[in-house]
Amino acid sequence: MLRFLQKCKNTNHLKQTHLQILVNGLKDNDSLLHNLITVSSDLISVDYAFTVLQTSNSPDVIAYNTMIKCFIGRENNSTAYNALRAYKQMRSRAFLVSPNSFTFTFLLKTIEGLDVGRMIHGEVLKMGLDASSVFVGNTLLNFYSKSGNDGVDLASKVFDEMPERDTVSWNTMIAMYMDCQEVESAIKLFESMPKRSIVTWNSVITGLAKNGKMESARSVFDKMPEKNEVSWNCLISGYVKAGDLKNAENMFDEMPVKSVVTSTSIISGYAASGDLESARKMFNQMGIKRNVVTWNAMIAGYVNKSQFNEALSLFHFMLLDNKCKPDHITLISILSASSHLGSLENGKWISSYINKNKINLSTPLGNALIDMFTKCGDIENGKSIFNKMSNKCIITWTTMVSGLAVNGKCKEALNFFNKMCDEGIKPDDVMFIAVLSACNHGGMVKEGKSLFQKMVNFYGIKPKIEHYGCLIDLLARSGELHEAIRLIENMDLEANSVIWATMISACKLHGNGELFEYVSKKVLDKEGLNCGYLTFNYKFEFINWKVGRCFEV
DNA sequence: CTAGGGTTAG
Repeated sequence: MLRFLQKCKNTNHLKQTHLQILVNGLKDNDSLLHNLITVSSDLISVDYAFTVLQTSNSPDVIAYNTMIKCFIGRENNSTAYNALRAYKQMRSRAFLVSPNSFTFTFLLKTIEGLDVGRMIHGEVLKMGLDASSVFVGNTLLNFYSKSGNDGVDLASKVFDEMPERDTVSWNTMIAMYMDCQEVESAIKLFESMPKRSIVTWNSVITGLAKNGKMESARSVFDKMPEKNEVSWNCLISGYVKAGDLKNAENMFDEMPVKSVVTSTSIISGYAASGDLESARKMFNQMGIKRNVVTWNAMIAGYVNKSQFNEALSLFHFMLLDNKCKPDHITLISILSASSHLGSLENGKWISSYINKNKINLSTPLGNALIDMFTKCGDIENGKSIFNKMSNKCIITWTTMVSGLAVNGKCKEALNFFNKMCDEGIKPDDVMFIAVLSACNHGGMVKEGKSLFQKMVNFYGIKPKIEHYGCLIDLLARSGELHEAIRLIENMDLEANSVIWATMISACKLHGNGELFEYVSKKVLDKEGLNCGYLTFNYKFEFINWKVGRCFEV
């Protein structure tokens, strides 16, 4: 029966096997139950898996752990609640199953929010587990360290009180301090560490890079006793994120250190002279070569810098090099590049590559495909990907909305927006930029105004300058110039050059000279508002207009 | 349990 279960490929197989298990009275068999939970969660849904667990009479701690583990990494917002429900159930009088270290490790990965975390921390203490294992302590550390600034003190407290610490504990603390810009604290820990691992060094490189200290990152990299691929990748992506493609390219080119023949002869030289330490170091360096992450970092660097053709050509080089296969992250970047270039030809090639290589259509990959198809004008294929995707996230919907809008299908874009809201997904600030600009493209003033209101009053999203920009543009271009001005003067943000440019051209469009003069003067008063170029333009247009008026008189 | 790569708007 176990073998049948593990061979299940789809929902039907699984349901039949499940039925067989029930019919044969095997539903309380431990090992079958564990597997049934995992496979159900993979092939059907976590809810189904949960039902399976609940119908069992004697689930053991592994069954619960397996269940909680299935909740990890789900995008659904009720997973934390469900994981906790499973935990409560195992602790209830009817079952009274004792949790172990694994239970808390998994549980802490499904939840977020300091309050819930502290509650689980309390449970850990109650079970007396913290003293017994570094493992649980590290999981707690990791949880607090990723819970924002408020978690830092709690993490430090856990760290200080840990009866036993290992390298992982120290590494977690270092990464945490780096993430909250406490570089000094991180370095202090690094220097006082009893024993550093390669992960420690790599964390420090990444941390320094995140804090904009690339020179220090580089010198740490140079000082490392031993490096691996990750060390190189840390430094390369550090340069990439700093926008320093020159240095990133240099490191990328240097990366495959030496040919195997050269390395081997150096190693035997060291070994022959009795310097085994150097021989071992050389041996460890020998295996270093570009991996898929290296390629992805470099390709993403080009995409981030809008060097889309360079991204595509590096991708082709990667295929020619034929040493590592592109994965879904490579493809996402390349799809993004194709989308920006409007190159349907490239995009289609990637799409068929995905099908040919049976690459799993993850949510982000699906999103990237939708974006590419719609931005290249192929709405039908975009929609068909959208319909195929079982796990849509907010980005999926946003991509669809803006994809339709740039193709002039603004009404339909709004329909998608409404459909998303109907499905109970809460729109975010990015979605509102997309949907407001859809109104803008479609000249839908009434809808735009009401959406803006809804965003602020119903969803409690604080408008950013881009939201104001969309609405002001919409109002101004449709002739509601005074309302646009009123909005500019009442908003709690300083209007930027884009907004003023919008107003200037709208005033000209609608031939409103008085307002044009008023707006121009406003802009001229704010000498420091823009770069000189823009200010100069306004001045120039304003003078032109005045001259024109003089001649009219 | 700790280190490296990704998608949406403007």
